[in-house]
Amino acid sequence: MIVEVEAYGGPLDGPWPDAASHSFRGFGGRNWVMFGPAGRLYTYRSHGIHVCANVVCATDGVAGAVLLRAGAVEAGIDVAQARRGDSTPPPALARGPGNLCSALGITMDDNGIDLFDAESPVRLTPSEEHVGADGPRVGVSKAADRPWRFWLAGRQEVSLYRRSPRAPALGESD
DNA sequence: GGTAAGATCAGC
DNA sequence: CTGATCTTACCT
Repeated sequence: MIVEVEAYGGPLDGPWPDAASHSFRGFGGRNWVMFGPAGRLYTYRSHGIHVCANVVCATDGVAGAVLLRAGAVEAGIDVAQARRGDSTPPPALARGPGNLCSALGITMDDNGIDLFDAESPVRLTPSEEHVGADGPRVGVSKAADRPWRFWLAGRQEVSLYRRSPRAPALGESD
């Protein structure tokens, strides 16, 4: 169950201008999925090491996505631990976007798949859980104060907030 | 064609 | 605080 997400917009001329988004500078090499139809998985490699996953959200032709930042593993704890390390405590298995992909076995090969197709190796099902809290996004140096991170309050699986050291002082970022 | 920064994480 | 080390953007 996803317990923490972050919203990312698109270019200046779109509905959600967002300098922190991969799609801010327009359609390109890695971000093409973000411009496609909603419900697809957009994966990217972070710092050369980790894979992070987004759910594409806007209509076809408009860039917008939600980064999956943390989840609670409700089934297959043993499988997730085999991927992350057997001594990893369950709440930490999918805490953080890189760890979440590791625990779920999401790789760059999954980029662009349809999350609502029963045939897909990764799928998403809506839940009744409501958003509990919001705040600024983790690690972004642009638009660092924009409260576009959402999580379920009180859940142990939610990652810790870290402001980017490269972000301007509080209040000086758009 | 070079270089630096980045939607990260684990280990000192 | 640092290193790991891929991808792109933004220079020259």
